[in-house]
Order: sequence, then C-alpha cells, then structure tokens
Amino acid sequence: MMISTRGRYALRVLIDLAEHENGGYIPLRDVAKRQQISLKYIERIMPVLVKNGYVAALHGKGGGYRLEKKPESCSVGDILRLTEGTLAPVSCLECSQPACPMQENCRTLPMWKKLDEMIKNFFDSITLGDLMK
Amino acid sequence: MMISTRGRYALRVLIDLAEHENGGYIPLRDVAKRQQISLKYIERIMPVLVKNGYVAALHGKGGGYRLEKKPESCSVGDILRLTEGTLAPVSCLECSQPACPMQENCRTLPMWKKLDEMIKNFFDSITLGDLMK
DNA sequence: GCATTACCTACCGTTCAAGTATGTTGGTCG
DNA sequence: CGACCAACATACTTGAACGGTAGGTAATGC
Repeated sequence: MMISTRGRYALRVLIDLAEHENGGYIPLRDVAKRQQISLKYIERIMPVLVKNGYVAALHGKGGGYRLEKKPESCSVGDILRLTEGTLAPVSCLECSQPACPMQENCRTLPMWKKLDEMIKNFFDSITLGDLMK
Repeated sequence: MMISTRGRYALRVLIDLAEHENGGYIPLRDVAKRQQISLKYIERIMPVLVKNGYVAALHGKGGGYRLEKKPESCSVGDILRLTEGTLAPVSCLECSQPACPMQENCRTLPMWKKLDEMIKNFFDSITLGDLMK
C-alpha cells in the first residue's frame, strides 16, 4: 500500500512512449531495454492502460504501443490509481477493508485523512507533460 | 513501505498513556483493552519507545508504562520513523536499497523526492499534543 | 513465594511484490 | 501460405513483510 513498481514502471513506460513518439507504434521490447525493466513484467501491466484509453496496441510486425492522449492531459494520479489500485497511505482508509471498530473515537484518523487528501492532491496536480520537462 | 499497524498502534498507545496519565504507571493490558489492540503484539513494539526515552517502564505489580515527555514535544514523524523504520513512499528513496541504475536520468525521481519531502514535513509538524485536541 | 507485569525468542499463516516461464492470439511481410 | 513478430493470457516461483500467537524469563510489590 504505497507506490510499488507497477505504478512506477507504468509511468516510466508512458513517458518513454511520449518521448520516442514517431507517429507509429513502438514495441515494448525497445521501451523495456531503454528503461531497464523486465519486458515480461510490464507486458502484464500494459493491458489496463490499453483498456482505459491511454495507449493503443497493435499486434504483429511493426506493432507495439502508441500514446493516445496528450501527455498534458494524463494525470499521474489517475495512472497510479489504475495501476496501484489505491493511493491510500494506511489501510484504515481503503474502502475494501472492513471498517475499524475504533473509527468513531480514533485520535489519529483525522491525520490519516488529511495525509490522504494531500497525497491525492499532489498526484492529481501533476501530468505526464510536467514530468517531461 | 508505508504506515503499517506498528506505527499506528504506537501512536495510539502513546496518546492513550497521555490521556490516562495519573502520575503512576499504566499496565499495557489496560491500554490494549481500551484501544482494542492485541496485547502481545504491542508488547513487542514498546521496548523501542522505552529505549528512546518516550516512556518509562516498570516491571511487576503496580508497574506498566508512563509517558516521559510532554505530548507537545513528541513529533509524530520521529515516532513513526522509530517504529516503521522509514517513511519513504517508494523504495527508490530508501538508503538500504541498492541504488537504481536509472537514477541519473529518471524522469520520475524528482517527483518522488518532492512527495517524500512533503510527507516528512507533514509528520514532523504534528505532535502528540496536536492529536489530543 | 506468589501474583503481576515487562520483555525476549521463536514460530506461523496469509498476503503481496516482483518476476519467470510457457504458451496463444492476432497481425505483417515476403 | 508460412515465417516472424509482438501483444496478450495463464500459471508458477521466490522472497519478504504483516500481523499476529505461544511460551518462557526477569524484575517488582505484597
């Protein structure tokens, strides 16, 4: 429950695609080599980015991936939520989790909520475009 | 690598000790019951708080723990660093970890550093006293 | 000496991260 | 048509961590 390689790699792949944009499709093998990331590992992360319209995929020779949005309109927060599942810094805040019995009179919960808010705002205010400068 | 029960429980125990302060020692059993935390589990977290001067411990009947500092001078950041080991939101920033080969030209690293700084500042500016209000 | 309480060590079950291995599907090119 | 390439799918592995539990030892008060 914080940022693992899934989210970090996804960001780096998307940035790499943006930076090597050439109108066509870029094979993942090239990206993996440049980014020094296990090809097989990110292969499994890509489909979720396809399904959500961040990239288009093409099979076969000359195929690969192509960024489908402008980097400036890809928020880092959205990408991380997609790949990580949650950005919550403590399990108390995950909706999936059963509610804590102490919730009502927990002296620390407000602090976690504030932190959570801060982190969300942080990531939502950054785009892929910002990271390329 | 983010805030687990170790750090969260530690904070709650310290606050509980502060709120039930009576000049004497408070047995952990009472705290555990009030906070609905496994006694055996926090028993193992307490020694580090003793060694670092946050609480004093006394064995035997009438023993227990007593807060040794004013809540206002206990920073949440320090307590979490003590119990969690690190507050870094990504493994790239942990000193224990081997340096990432891409460090020099990683487009995302500056973002992680900024987040890390933000989180540190957040926790370092809160004290136990703040949480008791 | 007996109850109480902190402290220490070892173990356990589950989950997750991170990656590997192996194949299958879909598409291009010659 | 067939070779080849690249995305996609599934299964497995390895290691570490979390969140405990169990049992025992050491100190302290009555």
